[in-house]
Amino acid sequence: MTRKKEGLRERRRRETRQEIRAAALRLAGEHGFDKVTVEMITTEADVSHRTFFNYFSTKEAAVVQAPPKLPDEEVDAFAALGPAHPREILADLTALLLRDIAEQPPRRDEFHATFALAREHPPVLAAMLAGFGAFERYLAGIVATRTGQRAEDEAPRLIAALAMTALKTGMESWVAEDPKDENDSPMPYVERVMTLLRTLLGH
Amino acid sequence: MTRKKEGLRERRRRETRQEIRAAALRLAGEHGFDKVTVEMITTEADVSHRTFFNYFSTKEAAVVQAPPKLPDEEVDAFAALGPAHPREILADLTALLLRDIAEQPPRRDEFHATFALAREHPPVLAAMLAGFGAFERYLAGIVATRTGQRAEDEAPRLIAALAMTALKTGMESWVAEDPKDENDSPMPYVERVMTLLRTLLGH
DNA sequence: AGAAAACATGCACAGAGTGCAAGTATGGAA
DNA sequence: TTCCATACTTGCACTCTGTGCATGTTTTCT
Repeated sequence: MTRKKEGLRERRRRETRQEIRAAALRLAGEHGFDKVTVEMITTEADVSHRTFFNYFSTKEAAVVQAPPKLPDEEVDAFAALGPAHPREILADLTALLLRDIAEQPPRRDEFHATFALAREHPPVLAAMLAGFGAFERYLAGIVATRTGQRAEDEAPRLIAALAMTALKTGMESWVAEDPKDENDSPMPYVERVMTLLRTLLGH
Repeated sequence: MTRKKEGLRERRRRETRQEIRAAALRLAGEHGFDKVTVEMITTEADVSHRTFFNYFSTKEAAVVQAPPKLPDEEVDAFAALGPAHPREILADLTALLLRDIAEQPPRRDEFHATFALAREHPPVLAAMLAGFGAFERYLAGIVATRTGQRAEDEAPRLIAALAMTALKTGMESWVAEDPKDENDSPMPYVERVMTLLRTLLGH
């Protein structure tokens, strides 16, 4: 129940990871992603070439957000609701996602930097979309668990895809907007897209 | 109106491209994508290392389908329909896509091979999703032209995303299925997903 | 305290992708 | 037909990404 005491090792690892990320984003912002070499990043972050690839499997991975891991309790609770009308499942799923966003609000500056890079550099975009894709399949698996279907079945895949569409579109609008205040959140944007989605297709 | 006489040069280029693709897919099917080097492909296709990268900017690009280019007349006709209820625009857009599929039916064997590779090799999946993403932005632009909005606005992006979701989901189901007969088409699958989408969110 | 596991690092290497320059084939014009 | 401009192919040399392996160091657990 309580978060396991984070050992020194884990903390260092998290810090190092964040330092590499920050260095990569800073340098990419200055010189452009393709002008930045891994060596420059490792120098800036003060780690070895080899350590960089211990944390990130590619250069792109260092500048894109890893898809969030949803808390197990939430996922279990969702799955326990059991079969229902697809519309209701989709609503529950998006609600779950929104709750997660509310609890772990993404950093706007990092997201903005990542999206800006993705717009200009296809490899970064590819890495980002791959992350979204992996997360979408993960969601499809969760939905399938709830409905007792297989993750490869059409309905779970479609529901997950719709939830991801709302999430992606909303996030995109969020980062495109000028920051209103300091502690703004993508939540209202995603919620608005969900509404738009309903009025678009819904009755 | 009539297709411009295809010069020898263009034909050779198309053939070479196809030969490289075929060689890449064949070798990747045999040894696995990551065990295949560009050199192996060039040897098999009988072109130089440098020529390979003249046709494909990355090794991944050689094994994924380039997003189709929609015929200008169709696109213009679509745009000329002018603003309408989003639901109607989405219906027109998917109809346009289905018509294009019907006219240029994708080769099942190649699609199957590509999807199989994408399932096992993240870089291939990333390249494929990047292609879909580019096509989706292209569609958003078309929708924006029709409605007089900007391609970055939320409604065009969302409509394009929904159309792509239907297309992707349908295609995925299609390739997953065992080939019923020789000349089967992904069309009915995509149509079924569209219906599912309507009953899922619709009235 | 000491063993075991996790981690960082350096080294060497295969392979991807690019700029450049030279050669070859094609389309078009005279 | 002849000749030129252009497009395409190729080889070469090079930078950079990403990986296997061996070694040393730090943390955790008992």
